Amino acid sequence: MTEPLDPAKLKSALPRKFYDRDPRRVSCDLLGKVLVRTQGKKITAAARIVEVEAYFGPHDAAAHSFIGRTARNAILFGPSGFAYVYFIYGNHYCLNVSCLPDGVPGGILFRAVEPLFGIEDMAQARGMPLNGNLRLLTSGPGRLAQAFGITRERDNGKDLTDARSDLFIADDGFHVPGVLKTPRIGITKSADLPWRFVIGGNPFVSGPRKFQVAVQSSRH
DNA sequence: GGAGCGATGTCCT
DNA sequence: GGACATCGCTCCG
Repeated sequence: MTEPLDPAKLKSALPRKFYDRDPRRVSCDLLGKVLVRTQGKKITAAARIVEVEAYFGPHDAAAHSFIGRTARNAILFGPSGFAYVYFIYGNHYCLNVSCLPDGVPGGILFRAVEPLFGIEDMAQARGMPLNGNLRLLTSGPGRLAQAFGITRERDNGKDLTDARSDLFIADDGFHVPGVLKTPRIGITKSADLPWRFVIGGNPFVSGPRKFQVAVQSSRH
C-alpha cells in the first residue's frame, strides 16, 4: 500500500511536456501518480498508478503502432497526453496514454492501480462485493478500466492533461520508494524487453509472481 | 498457487 | 480467417 489521498492535491493535471519524452522515462515517472475520474467538479474515483508498460513504434513489434498508422491506433501517432483506449479479447478495454511529439508513435499501457477513493463505485462497476478482495478491483489492465468505467466510446482520444476532462492524471507529491523493471506481460512479440515498470512490493501489481521479479531496480 | 482453457468483438500483421 | 497489450473459471497438486 502507498499512502492516503489528499483530494486538495488533485486539482491540476500533469502537463503535456511530461508525456513528450521516451515512453520508458515517462513510465518510470508515472508510477505513484494518480488517475482521477470526475463528474462535474466532484472526484468520483482516484487510484495510484503502480504498474505500467512502455510501447514504441516502428522498432517495437509488440506495439499497436508497429504496423503503421491505422484508424484504430491513430492516437498513438498524434500529440502526447491523450487517452488511447482499445477493446481486446472480446471482453476488455485497456487504457493507454500517448507519448512523444506529434508524428512519433509511442504510448504507455496502464496495467494496475491502487484504489484510493471511490472504492464503492469501483466495486459496483466491477460487479464485486465491497467485502471482496480489493486487489481484484484494479489489478490488471482490463480490471482497472472496468473499475473506472473506461470504454473506447467514452474515453478514447480524451486529453489526460486537462483537469477539466473527466479523466486525467495528477501528481499529489507522493514519493515512490523503489521502481522495478521487468519484461512486459501478455505479449508474444518482443517479450524479452524489460519495459514494464512497477512499484516494488505493492500488492496491487498484476501478474504471476514470476513476473514480479525485477531485472533491474532503480531509484525514482 | 499455478497451469490450462474458453469466451468474446474488433481489426488486420 | 486468425491474431489479440485479458479475465475468471476449472482442475490438479
